[in-house]
Amino acid sequence: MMTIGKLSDTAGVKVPTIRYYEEIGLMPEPERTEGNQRRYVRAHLDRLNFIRHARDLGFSVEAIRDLLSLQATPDAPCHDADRIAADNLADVRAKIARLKKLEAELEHIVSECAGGRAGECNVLATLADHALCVTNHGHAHNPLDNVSN
Amino acid sequence: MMTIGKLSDTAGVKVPTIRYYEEIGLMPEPERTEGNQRRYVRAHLDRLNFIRHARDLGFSVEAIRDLLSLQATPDAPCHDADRIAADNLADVRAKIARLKKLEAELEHIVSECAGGRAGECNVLATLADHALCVTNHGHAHNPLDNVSN
DNA sequence: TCCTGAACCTCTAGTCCTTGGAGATTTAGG
DNA sequence: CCTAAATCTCCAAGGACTAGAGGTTCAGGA
Ligand SMILES: [Zn+2]
Ligand SMILES: [Zn+2]
Ligand SMILES: [Zn+2]
Ligand SMILES: [Zn+2]
Repeated sequence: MMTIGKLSDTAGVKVPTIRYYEEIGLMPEPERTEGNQRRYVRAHLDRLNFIRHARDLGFSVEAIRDLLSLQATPDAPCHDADRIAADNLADVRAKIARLKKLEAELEHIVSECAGGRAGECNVLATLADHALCVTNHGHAHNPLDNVSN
Repeated sequence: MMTIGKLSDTAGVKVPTIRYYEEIGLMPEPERTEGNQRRYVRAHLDRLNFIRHARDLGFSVEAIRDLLSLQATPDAPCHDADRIAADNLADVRAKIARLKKLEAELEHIVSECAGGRAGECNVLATLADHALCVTNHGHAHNPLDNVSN
């Protein structure tokens, strides 16, 4: 029998977060003492470790919800779990791709500036005008510039 | 003179977002018509483009706030702008590093599973036990496991 | 000049995933 | 039995938007 504090320390998940997981249904409602305090057993710890590990690996709460229900039916085929993981991998790769573009662009921006007056700063100049960018990072957009005044 | 809708289309920033930027002080309060509608001029568009471009490049709103005030004083030295950009670059690199670890780990997890029953799924098994991981991705944590029951 | 429908206004609340605090109660140890 | 630590519930914030409800204003055409 564990208090929420012990569970928190053991799993490395903050106490309010555990209560939050219970609220959104990721963690089951545990037994309570007569004084209404939560008491956890080993199975709760395992589940919480699973959740935290999956979160650390970038899975969304919704994905984890699905993974947990798959875990609960060991005889079902695991295609779904594999697909969820593959989707997450694809997400991670997409994020890396985007961040690499940013990295390249920021390297360029930073290296271009010799460090003079703000009025001639290439950092500021490039931020003011995407045309000075060397890559098509992020959500590009071409306005038609029919703007007077 | 532009309406907020025209500004929105031209800059590629949603109307509520423009109002939000005004609320948090990133965009100045524009002139209003007699009927209380916002009317923007060219300077507003330039500023909004700057903001959106910086956001696309990963700068935080706070960083942009600083960059904008630097832009307003062209005679000041630009060290601060350069440092803000360098910090952002460091942030982006840190994110990439973390995501690459996740990518490696997810590749491993996904490749390990032959696709059988959920009870033997390596995706689920690895999520349940970080010891099966090949890298030290994310926020590792070693519990002392003095847990009974 | 009037009408209409699109665009605008303010205000509130929701998103996602936690995290922190206030004030009241329970627990465990001495 | 007393006290200090931990727990309880409820509410709010964080970052950066986004979406609606309900009401008003604008611009183009008949
Ligand atoms: Zn500079
Ligand atoms: Zn750019
Ligand atoms: Zn599998
Ligand atoms: Zn792991």
